[in-house]
Amino acid sequence: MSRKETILAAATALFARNGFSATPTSAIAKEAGVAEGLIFHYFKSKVGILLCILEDVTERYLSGCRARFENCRTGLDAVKALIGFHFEFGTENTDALLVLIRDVPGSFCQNLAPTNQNSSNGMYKILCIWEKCIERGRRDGSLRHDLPPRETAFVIQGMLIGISRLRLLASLDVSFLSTQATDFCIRALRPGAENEQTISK
Amino acid sequence: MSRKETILAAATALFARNGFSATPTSAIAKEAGVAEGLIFHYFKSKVGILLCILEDVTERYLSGCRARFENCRTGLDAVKALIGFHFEFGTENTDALLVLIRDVPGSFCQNLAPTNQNSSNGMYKILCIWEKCIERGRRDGSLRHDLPPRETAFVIQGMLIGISRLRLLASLDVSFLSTQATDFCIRALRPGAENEQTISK
Amino acid sequence: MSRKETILAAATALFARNGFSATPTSAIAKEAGVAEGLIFHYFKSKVGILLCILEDVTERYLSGCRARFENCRTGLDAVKALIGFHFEFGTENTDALLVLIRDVPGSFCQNLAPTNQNSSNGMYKILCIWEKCIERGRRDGSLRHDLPPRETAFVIQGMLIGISRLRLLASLDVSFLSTQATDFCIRALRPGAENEQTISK
Amino acid sequence: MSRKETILAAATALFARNGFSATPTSAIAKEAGVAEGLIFHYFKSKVGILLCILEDVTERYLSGCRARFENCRTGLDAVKALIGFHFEFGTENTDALLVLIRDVPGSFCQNLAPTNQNSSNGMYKILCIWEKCIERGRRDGSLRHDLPPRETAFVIQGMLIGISRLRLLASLDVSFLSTQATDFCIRALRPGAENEQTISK
DNA sequence: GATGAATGAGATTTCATTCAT
DNA sequence: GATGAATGAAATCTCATTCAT
Repeated sequence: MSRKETILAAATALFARNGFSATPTSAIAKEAGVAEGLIFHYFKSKVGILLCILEDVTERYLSGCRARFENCRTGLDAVKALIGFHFEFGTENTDALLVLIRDVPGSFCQNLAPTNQNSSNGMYKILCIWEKCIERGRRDGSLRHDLPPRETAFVIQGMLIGISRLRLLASLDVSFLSTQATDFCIRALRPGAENEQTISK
Repeated sequence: MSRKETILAAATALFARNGFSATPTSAIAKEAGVAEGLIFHYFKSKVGILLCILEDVTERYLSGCRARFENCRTGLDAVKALIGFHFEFGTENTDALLVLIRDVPGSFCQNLAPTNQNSSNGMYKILCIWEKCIERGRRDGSLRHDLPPRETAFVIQGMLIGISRLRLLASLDVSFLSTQATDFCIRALRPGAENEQTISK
Repeated sequence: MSRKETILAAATALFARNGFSATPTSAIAKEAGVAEGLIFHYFKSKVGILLCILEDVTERYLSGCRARFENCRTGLDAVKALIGFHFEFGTENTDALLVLIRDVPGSFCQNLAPTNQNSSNGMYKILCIWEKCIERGRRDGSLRHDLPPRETAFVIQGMLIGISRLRLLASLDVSFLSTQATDFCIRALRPGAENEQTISK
Repeated sequence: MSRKETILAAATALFARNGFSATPTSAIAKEAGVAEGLIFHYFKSKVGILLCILEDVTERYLSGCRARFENCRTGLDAVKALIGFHFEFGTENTDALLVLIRDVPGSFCQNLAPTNQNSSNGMYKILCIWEKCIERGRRDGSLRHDLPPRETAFVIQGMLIGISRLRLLASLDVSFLSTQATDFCIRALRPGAENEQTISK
């Protein structure tokens, strides 16, 4: 692992645990076992590190999602695959994912108008994949035809993010949680008695 | 509104927008229109403010949840009521809720061992209410009997938290979102063909 | 005890323990069980309290010294009486004496040019009494005739101050210490073989 | 002189003059001609500076005392040597010695329980050397055999400390003072008519 | 590339003092 | 007399960043 990667790993761990703003570069340097100056040699600034982490994780998460999405035949299959991928990815990238959840858009919405675009776009792009999922499922009949794509995508992505966030508090078994979340969604999304929802109000 | 409340309101708004660590007390003082020193007169320290916000919002959220939970006859009704309450509460307390989601346990897990208990316990207690909800629904037959209470509670709470978190990015219509989330959950939780879940794998 | 006296007592105790600069008025108010504002009602400022303590203790110490000095027939008697009085006084006024030792001239030399005079004059006046003691003893033959008044006074006063100061660290029995100090001085000051001092170098 | 030493020198001078608590770090930085931040780069905190000064001066004073003590043949010689060393040391380290006298145990007794040990132990160790001095002199007959080691050590050390402290007020000639103090002690400690002390009461 | 001393702006906190009640 | 809210200046300390080596 190169020095740059060491720094990145240290920063990811610390950002995930304490948040971006609450993590001093000195702590990163110490954790990585390098001089503080070296951080600024590789990444121009502190936000530079965050951006690097976010770009990397977003890129990998996104391409993973896209790959699963495209390899599925039905919308339902895609839903299963994407949820599965989320937890799978989260198992190996807990910290990076946490940074994504924690500090986007926190550190970006206000502070960093220009970079804002890039990063929160990551979240937005994922949302779009979910939207396409719902749409496809509605078309191919594997999902209920009365699901509003935008809002449903929102609910599912919210659920995944929220669960990952919650895992900071109570550490439940990931694989069982993954199964539960998948079943939960499938039952909610699969076609059934179409007059069901009228009950909800 | 007393000075103390003014400060609290200003802090809540700023913490929600920028995060706890990224909000200087000077900004709070300015926003509240008071001298910076007054903040420390009322709240001993900066975390003192956060703690006060968290205690307050947790207390109100929890008592709201409990009230709904107890006034419902079936587990299903309770689920509907609690989700409804979440979005209702979130409409009037967007900022406070966001602070709760954002900075617990972030600022607490490490830094504040003693206070840690109180604050993250808030989250834990909410989880417990959800757990009781599921258990009740299983008993009274209004919810599927194969739902693992703990994990299901986790999934639902995660969903609610995640959705509120996401609303920072894309501001969708809350009431429609609330309906969608409720329907989503009801479909997922209501008794149906009990062999459904076998499909998921 | 009036409120004013209560404040004075609290301040004396805290100044003695922590020093003037390191004692906040809030601590004094708390210790005295009064509102902070009351301190400024009675004493115009924080230094006002110190001045009040110093004037009081200096005045009582000085008048005590003068009384003993004048009631003695020989210089030697005066030395005994003054040392005895120092420890006697210090037993009942440990804190006040400590403040005198600790914060004069510390808080005065630089900060308080105008008040400077009064306070350090207290110390100076005590020194003068000792000087007169030596002079008298030289004249009446009860003390060695080769003692330089100024320096000897300095040595004795330094000794008394230093011992009181040291008592903060190791708390030895005061009465025994008093006896020892008195004997020590008497042996040093009493006429003896006048060629003694040549040995010292 | 390194930057660190420059800071240390500046701090020593200012602490000696104004006391620890009354000296802001900004003043130290200004006096040393460095950025205020550098102080905290080298010494973790303000007390860090004080501790560093105290350790240094205690260490040098102690080792000086020990060296003299061991190179003397009789207890009397040791007394002479130690007093001489005190004034000699005080001439070259006036400020550091003043800090030692002034702010130990002032800043330590309460505030710094853990470090307390180290620093006030310095004083204690010096006291022990004096104790050994007396004991040796009693054994070898160069000092009175009726001197209680502990209390006598206390009186002498108190004297030396007090004189150094007093020198802040009236600046007398050091070498003459040193001679006077030495003679004073010698006369008080040397064997003489052993019934002398009965006179004191 | 790599270090860590050095900076200076700014963050949190303290505190003497004032003032309305 | 008595309170304690309120202030604002200043104190301690943090931290991203630069730069000489």
